[in-house]
Amino acid sequence: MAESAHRTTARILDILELVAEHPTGLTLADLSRRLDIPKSSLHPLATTLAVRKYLHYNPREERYYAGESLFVYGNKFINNVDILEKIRNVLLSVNQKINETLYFGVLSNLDVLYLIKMDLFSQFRVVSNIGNKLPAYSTGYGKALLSQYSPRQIEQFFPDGKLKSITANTLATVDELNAQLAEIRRTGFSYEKGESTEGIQCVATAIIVDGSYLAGMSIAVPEFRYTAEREIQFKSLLLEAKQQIQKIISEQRNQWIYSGEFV
Amino acid sequence: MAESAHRTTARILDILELVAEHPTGLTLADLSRRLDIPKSSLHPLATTLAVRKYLHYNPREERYYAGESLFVYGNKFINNVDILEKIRNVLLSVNQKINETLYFGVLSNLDVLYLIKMDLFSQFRVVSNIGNKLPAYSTGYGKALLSQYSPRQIEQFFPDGKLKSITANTLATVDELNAQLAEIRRTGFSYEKGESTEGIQCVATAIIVDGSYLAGMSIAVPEFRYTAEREIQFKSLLLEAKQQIQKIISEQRNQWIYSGEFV
DNA sequence: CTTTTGTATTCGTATATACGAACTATGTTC
DNA sequence: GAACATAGTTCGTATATACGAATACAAAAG
Repeated sequence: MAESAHRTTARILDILELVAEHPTGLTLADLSRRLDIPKSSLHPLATTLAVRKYLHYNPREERYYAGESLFVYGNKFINNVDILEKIRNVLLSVNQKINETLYFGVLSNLDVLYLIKMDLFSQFRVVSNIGNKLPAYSTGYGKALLSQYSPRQIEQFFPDGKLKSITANTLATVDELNAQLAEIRRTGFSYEKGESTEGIQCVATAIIVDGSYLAGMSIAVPEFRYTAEREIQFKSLLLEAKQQIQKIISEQRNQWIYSGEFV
Repeated sequence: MAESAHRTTARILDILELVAEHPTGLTLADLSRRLDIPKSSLHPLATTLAVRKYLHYNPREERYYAGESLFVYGNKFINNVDILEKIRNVLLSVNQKINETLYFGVLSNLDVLYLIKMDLFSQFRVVSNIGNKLPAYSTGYGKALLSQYSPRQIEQFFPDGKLKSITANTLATVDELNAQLAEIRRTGFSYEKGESTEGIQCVATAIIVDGSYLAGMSIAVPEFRYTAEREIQFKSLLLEAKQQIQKIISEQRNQWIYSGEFV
C-alpha cells in the first residue's frame, strides 16, 4: 500500500504541524524555507487555512500562528468517542480510592499517546499532557503494550539496538527492554522508575481484548509515596479496572477505533 | 480580501470536519455524496490523511474515522500558549475560594469558544466541553464580549432580528439582546439564566486590554446554589481575577493570538 | 446461481494548480 | 537618502491533479 502521497495534502498537514510546534509564529517566508515550498505555492494554501481558522495570521507582524480550528475539531474527536467516557468513569473510581495520577492511552507507532489523564483531586491540572506522545519504551504502559511483540520484532523496531534516553533512568538498549518485556508477558504488569519523568514511578498494564493489545493504563506516583504495600494495592486496583475496561471495549468492540498495533 | 479559497485545501478541511462530526464513521462514498466531490478525487486525499493519522481507515468495514493527529496537534496548540497557563492559575485561585465551575474563552465570529473549563473539585470532569462553541448571545461571557459592539452593529450581525433558541430561556430577539448589552456596558457584568444550559446561572465579565475586548470569563452555578449574597461574592472575585488576567495579557500582549474581534 | 447494489480502485485526458520571475511595500543599514 | 533586506503579492505558463468512465470485488437480494 506504500502510497505515493498526495502532495498538496501532505503540504497542508506539514504547514499545520509546523505551525503547531512553533508558538511564536512563522512568516510565510519561514514556512517556505522550512518546508522547501515556493512562497507563491504556499500563499493560497495559507490564506485558505487562515480563513478556516486553522491558522491565525497577524498582519502587523506578518506571522502565522496555530489557529483555533485544530483545537476545536481535535476536541470533538476526543469527546465523541463515548467509550472513552465510560473508561473515564472507571479511572475515576480508581482515582478516588488512591488519589494518585492515572493515565490511559494507546500506541501510536512506537510512541504512546495519552488520551486520558486523571490528576490527584487535591491539586488541579494546570499543565496537561493529554495529546502528548512519548517513546513507548520509556513509559509504564508503553512497555506493557510493547510486550505483545516478540523479541525479534522489537529488535526490528530499533535496528541499531539503542534506545534514545529521555531521563537518566530510561532503558538504554533493546536487550534491557526485551528482558523487561519477558517479565511483563509473564506477570501482566509493567513498571517504570523515572524513565520518562524524573522522580515518578509507575505500575501499568495493557488492555487486551480477544488477544489484541488495544490500550494501556498506569498509576503514576512520586517516588517518596511509592511503597511496597501500596504497590500491592495499585496492582489489585489496576487488575480490577483492567477487567472492567476490557469488558466495556469488548461490548462495543466496533467503537474502538484504534488498531492498537504498530502500523 | 474575500479570497477565492484554494479548492483542494478547502476540501481537505471539509473532510476533516465532516469526519470529526461523525463518530460512527463515513465511507469514501459517504464523503463523496456529502461533500459533492467525486470519489476518484477524494481517494488520494483520504489515503494521505489516513497515512498521516488525521483519519483512521477501518478496512474491514470500509469506513473512515477521525484520527488521532487532529487531537495531538490541537492539544499542542492549547498547551503551547503559555499565557493560558498563567490564566489557569488565576482561575484556580478563584475556584478554590468558591468551588464552582469557571469558564474562560474567546469570541469566534459570533460564537464563544471555550478554552478553559475548571470544574468543582468535588466532582471530576467526565464530559468536557473544552473546544465547544455556542452562540455568543446565549452565554454569560458571550454577551459580555458582544457588548463591545454598538446596537447598530449587533443588528447587522443578526439581519432578521431573531436569535436561534438553545433553551427555553435563550433571548429571542436582537432588541432584548441590545437591552442587556446596554446594561452590561454600564456595569461591566453580564448575567445568564439558563440560556445555554437549563438550570445553570452565570455571572460573567469581559477581559479588556487597551480598549480591546480579548476574552471573557464566567462563574457557572446551578440555580439552587445561586443566591443574591453569593452573587456579590462572585462579582468581587470576577473583578479581581479580571484585573489580574488583564495585567497578564497586557504584559505579553503580543502572545495573545486572538483578535477578539468579529472578523 | 444471477442480479443488484454497495464498496474501493485504476486510468487517460481535461483542467485546476504550482512555480519562477517580476513586483510592491516596509523597514533597516550605511 | 541610497542601497539592501525583509516581507507579501501577482501573473502566465508548465505541470501536477482532478474527474468520468470503466473496473474489480463483496455482500445482499431475487
